[in-house]
Amino acid sequence: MERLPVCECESVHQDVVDAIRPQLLGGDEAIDLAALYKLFGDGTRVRILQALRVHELCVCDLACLLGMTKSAISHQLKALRLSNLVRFRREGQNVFYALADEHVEKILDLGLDHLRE
Amino acid sequence: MERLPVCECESVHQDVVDAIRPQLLGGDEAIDLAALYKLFGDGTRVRILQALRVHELCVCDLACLLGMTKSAISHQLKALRLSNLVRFRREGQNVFYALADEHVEKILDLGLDHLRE
DNA sequence: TAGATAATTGAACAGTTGCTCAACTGTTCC
DNA sequence: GGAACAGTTGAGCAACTGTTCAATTATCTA
Repeated sequence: MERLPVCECESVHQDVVDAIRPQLLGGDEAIDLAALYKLFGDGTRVRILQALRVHELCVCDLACLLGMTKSAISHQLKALRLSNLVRFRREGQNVFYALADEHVEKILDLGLDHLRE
Repeated sequence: MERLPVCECESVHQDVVDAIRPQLLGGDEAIDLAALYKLFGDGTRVRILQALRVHELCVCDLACLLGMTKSAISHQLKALRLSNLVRFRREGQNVFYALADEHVEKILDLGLDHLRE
C-alpha cells in the first residue's frame, strides 16, 4: 500500500482534502474502473457492442458489418471476452457472440444520452 | 459517407446483417461515444472525477490528493474540460474545478456497479 | 483422409497516450 | 515594479494500443 502524496503546494485546502481522502477510490479500484471504460473507448469495440445489442453475431457477420478483417474483429472480441462484456458459443464452424449482460447496454445508453444532451 | 464493407467470408448470415446495418451507429457517433468513454478510461482521470464528486477542488488540492505533479493534473483537467465533463472558475490564484453535470456521476456509478457485480 | 472455411493467435509496426521537464501566464502582495 | 505562488502549455519520450500479416487451430464435408 503506497501512501505518501507529498504536495508541492503551500496553501492547499487541507481540511477538504483530508475529508475526501478516505472517500477516494483505492488504487486498484480506480484502475479496474478505468480498464472497464477503456473497453468502451474504442470506435470498433463500441460498434461491435452496439451491433450485438440487436442480435448475436458470428465473427464473419461482424467483419462484414463493420467492413473490417476477421482478424481485427477477433482481436477486439478477445478483449471484450476477457473482461466478460460478451459471451460466446460455438456452433459448427461459427462462433456466435452476444452481450454478456444488460449492464453493457445501460452503459452504452448512458453515453449516448450524454452525447445527445 | 464511406460505405463499401466488402466481406471476406462466404456464408454470412446476410439477413441478420442487413437488418442490423441501418441500426448501427454512424461512424461519427461511434467515434464520439468512444471519445467520451476514453476519458473515463484512465486511472488518473477517474480518480480526479471521483474526488470532484465530493467537493470542488483546485489543481493544487488534486495534485496533493493524488500524489502527482500539478502539471500532470492540469493536463488531464484540460482533457476533461475540453469535453465538458468538468467546469471551472478562477478565484484569486486558484482555479476550482467541479463536475459539469450529473451525467458524469451516473456514468461513474454504473461502472462501479458493474465491477462490484 | 484431404480440402475448404471460420476463427484465433503472435509478431511487428504505426499511431496514440500520459507523464516529465522547462518555460510561460496570471494573480496577489509588498 | 518585482517576488512568490497557482496554473497552463508544448516538446519530448517511454509505454501502450489497434491493425495488418502470416501462421495456426477447429470444424465440417466429400
